[in-house]
Amino acid sequence: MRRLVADPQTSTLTARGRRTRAKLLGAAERVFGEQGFERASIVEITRAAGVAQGTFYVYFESKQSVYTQLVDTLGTTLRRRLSEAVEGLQTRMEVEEAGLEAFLAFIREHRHLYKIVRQAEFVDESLYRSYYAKLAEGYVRGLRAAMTSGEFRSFDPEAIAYALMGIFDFIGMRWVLWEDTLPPAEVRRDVLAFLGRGLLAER
Amino acid sequence: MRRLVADPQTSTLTARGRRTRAKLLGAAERVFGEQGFERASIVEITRAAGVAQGTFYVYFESKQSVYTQLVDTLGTTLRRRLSEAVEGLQTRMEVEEAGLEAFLAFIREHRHLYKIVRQAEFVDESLYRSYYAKLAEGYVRGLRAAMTSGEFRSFDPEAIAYALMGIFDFIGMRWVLWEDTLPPAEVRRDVLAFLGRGLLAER
Amino acid sequence: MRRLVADPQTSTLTARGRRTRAKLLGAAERVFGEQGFERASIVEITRAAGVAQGTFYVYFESKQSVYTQLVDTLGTTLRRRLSEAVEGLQTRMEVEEAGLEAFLAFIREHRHLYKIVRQAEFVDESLYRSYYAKLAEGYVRGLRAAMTSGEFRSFDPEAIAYALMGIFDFIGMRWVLWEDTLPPAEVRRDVLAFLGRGLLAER
Amino acid sequence: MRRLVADPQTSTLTARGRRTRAKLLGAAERVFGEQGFERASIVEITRAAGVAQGTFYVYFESKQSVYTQLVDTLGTTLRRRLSEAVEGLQTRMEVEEAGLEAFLAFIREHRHLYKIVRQAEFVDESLYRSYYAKLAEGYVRGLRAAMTSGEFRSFDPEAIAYALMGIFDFIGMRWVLWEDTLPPAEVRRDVLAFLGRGLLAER
DNA sequence: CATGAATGAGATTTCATTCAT
DNA sequence: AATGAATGAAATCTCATTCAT
Repeated sequence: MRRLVADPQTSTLTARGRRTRAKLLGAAERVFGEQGFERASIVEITRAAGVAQGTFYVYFESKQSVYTQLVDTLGTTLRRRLSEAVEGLQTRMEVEEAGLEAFLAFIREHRHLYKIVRQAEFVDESLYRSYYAKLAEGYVRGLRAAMTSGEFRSFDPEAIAYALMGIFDFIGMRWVLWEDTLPPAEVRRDVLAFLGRGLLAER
Repeated sequence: MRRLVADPQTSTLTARGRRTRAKLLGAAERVFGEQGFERASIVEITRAAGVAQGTFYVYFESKQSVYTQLVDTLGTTLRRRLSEAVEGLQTRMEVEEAGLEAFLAFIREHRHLYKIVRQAEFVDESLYRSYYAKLAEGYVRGLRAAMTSGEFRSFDPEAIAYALMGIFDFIGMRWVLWEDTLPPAEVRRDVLAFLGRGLLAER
Repeated sequence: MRRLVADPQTSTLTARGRRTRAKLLGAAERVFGEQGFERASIVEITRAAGVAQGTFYVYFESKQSVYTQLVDTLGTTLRRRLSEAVEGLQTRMEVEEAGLEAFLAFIREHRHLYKIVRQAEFVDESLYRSYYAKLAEGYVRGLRAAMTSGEFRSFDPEAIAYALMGIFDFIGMRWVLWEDTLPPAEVRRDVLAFLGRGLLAER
Repeated sequence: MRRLVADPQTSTLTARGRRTRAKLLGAAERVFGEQGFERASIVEITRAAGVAQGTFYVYFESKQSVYTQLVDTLGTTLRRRLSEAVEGLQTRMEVEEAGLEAFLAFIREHRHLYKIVRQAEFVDESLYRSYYAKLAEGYVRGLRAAMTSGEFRSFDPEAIAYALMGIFDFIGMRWVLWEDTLPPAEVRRDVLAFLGRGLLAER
């Protein structure tokens, strides 16, 4: 209510402070991922981080504030991971394939972050939209280039971007989340074949 | 004294009771849809239904209990709506097209139910999975038939079922939820073209 | 934050509820009077009232809300007490004398309410001003009448109203509050003599 | 380890320390004046002073300790100001007039200190009483002298001292605090006329 | 002398649920 | 069948104060 400053930036902290903040962020990621935003409690986060309850508020303005940072970080990391994974590839189809692999690997490592993002819909709608909007943006750029080069047919790139994100999202959910495994080879093959036939220009 | 029986079914109630129960369910749908499961409160539901707080527990065992019924009802209704929409159609592609239209129309009418379902992931994981699993089941049947008839190529039907659900889900989210409109004609056209090329057997 | 109704009015409550509400109000008066607004706690109020913590919020919206009601009630009661005490008196000087006595008697009965009112300055400035403004209003009316009738000299009635309220306030503080006694007879006599000489018209 | 000594006096400090201490006192005056004792926070005081939180406890034992010093200082300053304002005046009525002016001018300059003093009632009752008791003491001396000299009638000097303080206090509150202006000339004139007629001996 | 990280007790408020009527 | 009063656990957040550096 009578808050005067934003969350301290990493840069203004001492080494000790940086460590504590990192412990809290890690704990928050775990707890939010397991319980969802509403069910997660500050007590549990601080207990998991091994600090006193009050310490939380030295580093974060509110429960929502850490959550937002977590989602932002997650989105940024995922997008970086994706762009690293496809760097230097020649064809768009190679990009799609490598992108799918990278995405599946990423959510395997970060099962909780998957859940974290979905919860955003209920915590902060704009955060949620912007997460997907930013992903879509990169996607749209890539699709447009593939259309220009003649590799892909011509279509509304945003529609296809959301369609592709939906495919990846649900495939990840079905196998990585629910079975805790990478989808079997034939699943990946069939999904990629679907993409290829659906989007490649007739040669 | 702990409750020993499940929620009274419509069948065991008097006319008056049936009416009260229906009012409560309607109110719950609205409130859960607007606020999400955790943020919704029983007080608000009963207030919206115009009954006293205690009355809620005459009809439902717990907050979670109404919620579960709501999700179940939603899933059933959607599946019925979809199957009605495609009844009597000849080709699988006609089915996909009609299914997409029906799905989009349905979530337009039930924007809150869309949100309700997503929240299930955090309330009762098995409820959530079963919602999609049941949808997928019907899808898989249809796809298998289309493969057998030779209309569709051969692929892992479950993989493609989830891929298609993901597409529909994200397209619905992007346009119906975020823009409160049916997706523009070219979006629907391009999505369906993508499906067709991706799945139809070469003639 | 998501409050939907105001504090329930006495009129909408059952007998049991009315009793509980009264217990809470009484306890609040005692606790606020002893500790001041900030130091008083809801826990202590409910403990003093012999009810559970949550019960407080069945009857009052917030800590501030009971407090406001208390101050309002106090002001109203005091003003009624004063007007009853001077009813039917002939001269303004009789009114002043009876008013002083009634005021001193009132704060003797309600030592805590004295303290409660002062605290209002820090809780809700407008509440505080209005408490005195309403008292002053009645005072001004009386003084004007006494000037018109020729009993009192002519002066700015609001200035004198505040001056007189200041006198009463400080005399009450010095003797009733600090010594827990009515001021000695000579004090009252000298104060009234001061008033009389200061305000009466020369005959 | 508990502090064993009182707050360091100005005299025991280096020049740098004296400056820091002064900055803290000034900030405390501002913050207490705006927010009241309970709502004011050490963080805010130190932030306003531009020092770290811990620094506060180098100079003051506790929150209450600065507050007490502030009130003491305020009382002393006011009494000095008053006595300077009336120095060398011949009649008591001249003293009253000059005293009123000086008082009003003082609280105009120190609106927050006015509020600070009132809050003392809730922080440290004895501090509060002593503030007024000391003021009253000087007043009583002056009144006694005026009675002895025959300028004033004979009355209980303490009663009249508190009555006069009450007048000044309320006039100051009504105009300086609430309107942020000196009371209009007629208000001051009428108040002084009231005093004069009320207290002066018949000639 | 000064810092800023850390603490933990305590405050207000919310809400699902129970129960006597 | 319906009510509404009552509960108490739990949640978020604040803040004076301590202490190692």
